[in-house]
Amino acid sequence: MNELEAKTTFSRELLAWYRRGNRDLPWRRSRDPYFIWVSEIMLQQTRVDTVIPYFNRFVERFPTVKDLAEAPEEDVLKHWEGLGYYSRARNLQAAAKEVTERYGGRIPDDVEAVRGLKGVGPYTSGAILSIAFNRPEPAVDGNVMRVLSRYFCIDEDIAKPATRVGMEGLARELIPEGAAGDFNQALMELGALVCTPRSPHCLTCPVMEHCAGRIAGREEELPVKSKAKPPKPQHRLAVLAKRADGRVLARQRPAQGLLARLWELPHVEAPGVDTWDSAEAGPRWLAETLALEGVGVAPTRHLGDAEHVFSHLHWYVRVWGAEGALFEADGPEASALPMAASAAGGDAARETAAGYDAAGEGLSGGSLPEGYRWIDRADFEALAWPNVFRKILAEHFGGAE
DNA sequence: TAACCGTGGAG
DNA sequence: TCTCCAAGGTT
Repeated sequence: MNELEAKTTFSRELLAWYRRGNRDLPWRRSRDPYFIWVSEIMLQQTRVDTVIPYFNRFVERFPTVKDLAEAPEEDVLKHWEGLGYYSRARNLQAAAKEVTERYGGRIPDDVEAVRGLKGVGPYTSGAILSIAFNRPEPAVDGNVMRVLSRYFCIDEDIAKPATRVGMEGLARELIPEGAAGDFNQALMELGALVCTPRSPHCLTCPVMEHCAGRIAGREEELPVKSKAKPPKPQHRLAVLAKRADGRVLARQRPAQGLLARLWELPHVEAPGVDTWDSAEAGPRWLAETLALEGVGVAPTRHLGDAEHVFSHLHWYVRVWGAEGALFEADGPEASALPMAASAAGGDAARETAAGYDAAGEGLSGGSLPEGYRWIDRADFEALAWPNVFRKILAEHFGGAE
C-alpha cells in the first residue's frame, strides 16, 4: 500500500467508525455555531465530563451570542467558577460583543474572521469551522497529535509548536471530501476513547491494521513529549478576618493575570518557608504587608492550611483568623500588630487605621482600599471564587456551596 | 521560545 | 501519593 492509499484508508475507516456510533454530548445535539463555539472554548485543556454541566448551565443562562454579549461580566465569571483558565470566559464574552457588533450576532463562516476572535487559536478556529460549517479545516489538539504520531509513527516532540504546525498540514490532507466536521470529531473521539495516552486499546481500534506505531510495537512510547517544568512552590499567608456581624473581609483580584477578577481572602506571599511556618513571624508578616496595602488586621489564630496546584504554581496557603479584625491607630488593638505603627509600614498603617472605628465593627468612613469588601453568606454565593478560597469559605459559612 | 494561565480525574 | 495531562491561547 502506497502512502496515498494509507491515508485514504485511514480516513475512510475512521469516519465509518465514528458514524457507526459516537458519544451523545450536549453540544452535538445542536447545529448552532454558538453552542459549538462555547463548547470548544470550554473544552480547551478540560475534560468532556467536567465541561458537560458547565456547558448546560452556560447556554441555558446565555442562550444566544447577544445574551452573552449583554451579560454582566461577574455573571459570566460565576458561570465559569471552578472551570479554570478564566481568561477564556472574559475572552469569550469580548468575542461575543465583537460578533454582535460586527457580524450581527452570527458566527461568521469565514476562516480569517473566526481566527481573529479573542480566545480562538488554530485548534478552536478549525473546530468551529469544520463542526459548525463543515469547512475542510484541520483541528489539531492533543488527541489528534497523539493519534497521528502513532498511526504514522512520527517521532517529533508534540510539545513543540512547530510539530503542531506539521500535524495540521497532515490532518488537512486527511479530511475526506465533504466530511470535515465528522472526521475531525472522529480523530478526537478515537484519541479520547481508544488511542488513549496510556494503554491504548489497539485490539478494538478501527484503524489498527495499518497503524505504523502499533506495527513497530511503539504504541506505548509514542507520542514523544518533553516534560513540563514542575510548578514553582509559593508560600502564602491568608487572613480570615471576621467582623462582629459575621461578615468576612474579601477582595477582588486585578483584571489581569492569575485568577483575574475572581474574589479571594486577603493574602500575601511569605518571604520564605520559615516565615510562613512561624507562629510569630508568619502573622506578623501578614499583618505588616497588608497594612502597607491599607488594610489593618490582627491575625491571631492559625485556622488551617490549604494547598492549591496551578499549572505553573504550587500554593501553600496558611489561613490565620482575625477576630474584630480592624484596629484603631492609637487604640489598644494597635499593639496587636507588632511594628505596624513603628517600623517601615508605620505611616501606611496609621493612615489605614484611621478609617476604622474602635469597636471593630467595620468602616466608619468607608475607606477600605479599592477591591476590598465585607461579604456575608449571600455575597459569598453570588461572587466567583477560585477553588482554594471557595473551599475555605464554604467551611466558614457552613457548607454553603 | 518559553512562560503564563486552573482544575480534577485516572492510573 | 504522585505523575500525567485534558477538544489550547496569549504574551
